[in-house]
Amino acid sequence: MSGTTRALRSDAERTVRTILEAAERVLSRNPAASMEQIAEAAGVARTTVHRRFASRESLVEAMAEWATRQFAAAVDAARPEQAPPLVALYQVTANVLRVKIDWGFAMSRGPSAGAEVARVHSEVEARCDRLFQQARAAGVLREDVEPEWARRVYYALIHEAAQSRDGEPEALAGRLVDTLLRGVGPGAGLPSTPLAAPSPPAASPTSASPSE
Amino acid sequence: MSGTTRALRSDAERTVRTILEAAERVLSRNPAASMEQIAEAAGVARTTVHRRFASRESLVEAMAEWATRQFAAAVDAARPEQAPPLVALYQVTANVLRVKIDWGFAMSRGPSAGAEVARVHSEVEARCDRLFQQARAAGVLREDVEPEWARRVYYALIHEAAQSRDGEPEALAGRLVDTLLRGVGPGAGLPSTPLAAPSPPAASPTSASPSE
DNA sequence: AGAACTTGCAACACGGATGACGCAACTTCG
DNA sequence: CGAAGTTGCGTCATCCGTGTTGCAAGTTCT
Repeated sequence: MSGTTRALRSDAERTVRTILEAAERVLSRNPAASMEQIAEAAGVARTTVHRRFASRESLVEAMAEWATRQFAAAVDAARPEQAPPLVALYQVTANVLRVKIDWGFAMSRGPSAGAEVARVHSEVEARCDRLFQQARAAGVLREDVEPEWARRVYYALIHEAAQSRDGEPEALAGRLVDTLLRGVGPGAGLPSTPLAAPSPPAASPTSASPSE
Repeated sequence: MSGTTRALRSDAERTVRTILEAAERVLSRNPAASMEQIAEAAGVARTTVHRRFASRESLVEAMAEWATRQFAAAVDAARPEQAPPLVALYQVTANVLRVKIDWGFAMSRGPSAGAEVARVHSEVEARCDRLFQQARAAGVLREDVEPEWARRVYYALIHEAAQSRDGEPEALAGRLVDTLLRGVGPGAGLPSTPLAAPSPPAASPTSASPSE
């Protein structure tokens, strides 16, 4: 992807990031916003946006690609394969939430953006299913729920939690996982989920800088 | 609101409904679709659409208003105040799902469309909260979850369930309520929710014709 | 300092969507 | 049947967003 173009100058690269962030800010509020509004929000001339992104389409795809990298990094950083399912679920949730809060629009477009994006998304999906498998084996997940439905509910809850900006990602994740597993009904027999006040420093995706 | 215009002729009224349904069909797939595409899907000339709806904006608002009426009717038909919370919750869910499946786009626009729409939505929201209050009092809802969060999770699940067109609304509602209350984790102490195979003929909103 | 790069500005071309008319043919309804 | 209402079609005007280009001024990097 874009291998022929040589690296941008430092200031140009900063401009690109500024534009991407502004685009996310603007488009999340109004998906039909014009390039001009995005440029204005970025404090940049409209033509500059067009210099960096050939078309509106390529801008959106670039956003998706950038967000997807953050997404994958967030999942990686949680090391879902190397921890007990419950812990892994919480870690992944917290990390993903952190990304989703800032890149909601770019991530909500689904894998309809590009090939690479689709690949990463389906890969993460597979990992999610695997995690749920382990969770099921460990008795954390009920056996009589279809994995597909479980994943969809999980995604839906993440989407919802990301909307409410109240509270730290860790707290949101705690409430989310609790709701996912126990629902909002009376959890009769179970002890309260040990996710109420977690302290271990979760590997943060924002601190880990990927290829850049 | 548009009280000065006298009633349309029967065929014109049919045209309006046809356009609204086509618009829902088209816009749910592509929110940026043009008026022409909508007209084509409705089997109508573009100018006719413009004759009935002054602007694109008014078309969308009309859709929201129509969908909102169906929505309110669906809630009404379930009589949430006159049944045990659990039953009411199921009935409301099934009825609302039936509407949401067909009017997903028009309903997803939130109450940002018009004053009347906003009023009905907040009214329904209040009813939802009241239902949850009763459910809580009846021991069907846990005490330690914020009502706001519970409602948001409920809405999110409805949104998600409406996306998957697989199965009858009743089945979807059953699974939805089950998930809402018990989550996807092991429900240790509780007997399986009695919502697995419900038979009582739920009052259907589509059979009840509101002001028209 | 000097070459290479980047940006803002102004202007232009272009396409598509929107919205408004008038008119002839058709349908509804009294 | 006949008046009123409705629709399709062609046409026109207009606006808005997109995408491009050239040039002068500023910035980065060596």
